[in-house]
Amino acid sequence: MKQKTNGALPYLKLREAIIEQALAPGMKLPEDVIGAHFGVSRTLARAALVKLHGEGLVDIRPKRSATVAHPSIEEARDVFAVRRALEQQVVPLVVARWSKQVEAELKAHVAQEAAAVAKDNPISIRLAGEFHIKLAEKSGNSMLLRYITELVSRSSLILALYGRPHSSECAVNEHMELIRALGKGDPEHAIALMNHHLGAVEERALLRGDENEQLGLEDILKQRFPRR
Amino acid sequence: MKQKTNGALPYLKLREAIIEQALAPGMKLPEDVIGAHFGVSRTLARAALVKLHGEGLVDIRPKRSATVAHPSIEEARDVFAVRRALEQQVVPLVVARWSKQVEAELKAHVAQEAAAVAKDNPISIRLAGEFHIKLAEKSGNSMLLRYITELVSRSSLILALYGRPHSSECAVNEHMELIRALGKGDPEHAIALMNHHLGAVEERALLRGDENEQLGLEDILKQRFPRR
DNA sequence: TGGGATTTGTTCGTATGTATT
DNA sequence: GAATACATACGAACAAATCCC
Repeated sequence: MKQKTNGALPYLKLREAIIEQALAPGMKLPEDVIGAHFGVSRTLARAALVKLHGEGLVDIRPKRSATVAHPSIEEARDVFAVRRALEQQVVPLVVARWSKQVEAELKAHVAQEAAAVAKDNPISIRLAGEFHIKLAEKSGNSMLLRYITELVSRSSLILALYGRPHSSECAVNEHMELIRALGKGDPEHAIALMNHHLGAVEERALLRGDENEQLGLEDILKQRFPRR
Repeated sequence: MKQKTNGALPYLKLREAIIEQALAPGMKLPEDVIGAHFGVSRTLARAALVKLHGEGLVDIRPKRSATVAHPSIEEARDVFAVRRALEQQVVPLVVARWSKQVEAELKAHVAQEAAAVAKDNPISIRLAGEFHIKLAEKSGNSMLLRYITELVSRSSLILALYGRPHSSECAVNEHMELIRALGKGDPEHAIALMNHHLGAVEERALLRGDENEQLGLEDILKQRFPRR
């Protein structure tokens, strides 16, 4: 029996599309188009947009179409600063609850990541983030899971805006190293690795090369002179 | 000139009412009642409820009335654990941006708190939380502000559910101490004070005495055997 | 600058599912 | 267990604001 009430469906699908960068920042998201696409009414399409707005993935201004969010560089730095603080909290909690099963699950996930990167599949962006979400799950703290999930989503958006293309290759190796450190039960070392990893992710996301021409002029103007 | 579009009004008012504990956890919040009360359509009432759901203040289940959220004890512990982690991050940032103006603003706020506590005004609950939000503002990190705002809201809800009545007296003194430590520019001491303060708040919230009879039987049953 | 197209905000009627008696 | 009351979900239709050319 399939679920009848698919009210949450547009929310999940939209979120996925934004994170996988199928929907570019700034793109318009009219309620009726969303609703028609997912086979639900405007009521639920709107609910999905409001919820995504709450997570910072969608901008909503009265009497205007919702758009995919367009975080500033300052916001991007703030996101990574808080990510570092929270993911540090995760490490000792995961170490304390470590098990063969957890280890196997994380390793299987990284294998998926590697496969996606090899095939140059856009879901690799999502998978790289979901590794951190899986870690947060293992912490057993529901608030850590909640906020890290949101921060990871925002990071994907930031990567779409400011990041180099194909910047997730190195992440796979760093994730494997992290698993090894966690398995050895050494929180200090694991925390250091986590910080280094997040620093690398931030660098890849923010210190882009001179490939700025990949963005249209309009996008660059918008990110430098936001219309308020 | 006052703002014309009051779409955000029900959200703000509802949030205030929940935080000040005028709306008890578990209370039903039908869309049309909300809309009628604030003079807006169900559309905006619904938007407010979805947004509050995103912040964890409201429970929404399909085809049922939204209700004021009803956090579990485990969630409560998670909230305070993350609060400690994030508010520690705030301290050095505020120290770095300290100024006479900041000091004056914070002291004025604490004065308001003291006045409300003296008059036994229910807004004292909200003011005590807003002190922490003001601190987060001064950090200059938008994500810290965002999450701490949410965590403070949830703390108020937790206090409503599990806390002793009149548990905000001591907070005023602790806030004053914190301001002094921040003004002396000693992050270490200020962090220690912050941790101690949050520990005290958590204790007041979770380690309630034997005044459980203040809650109705139904509430206690609900919090022990949630209906899912 | 202007005007048509687009899209939200709103209301109403109906249907459907849930809770209560 | 059935009937009733309740509240959301949906669709259509309309006005008002905004966008785009």
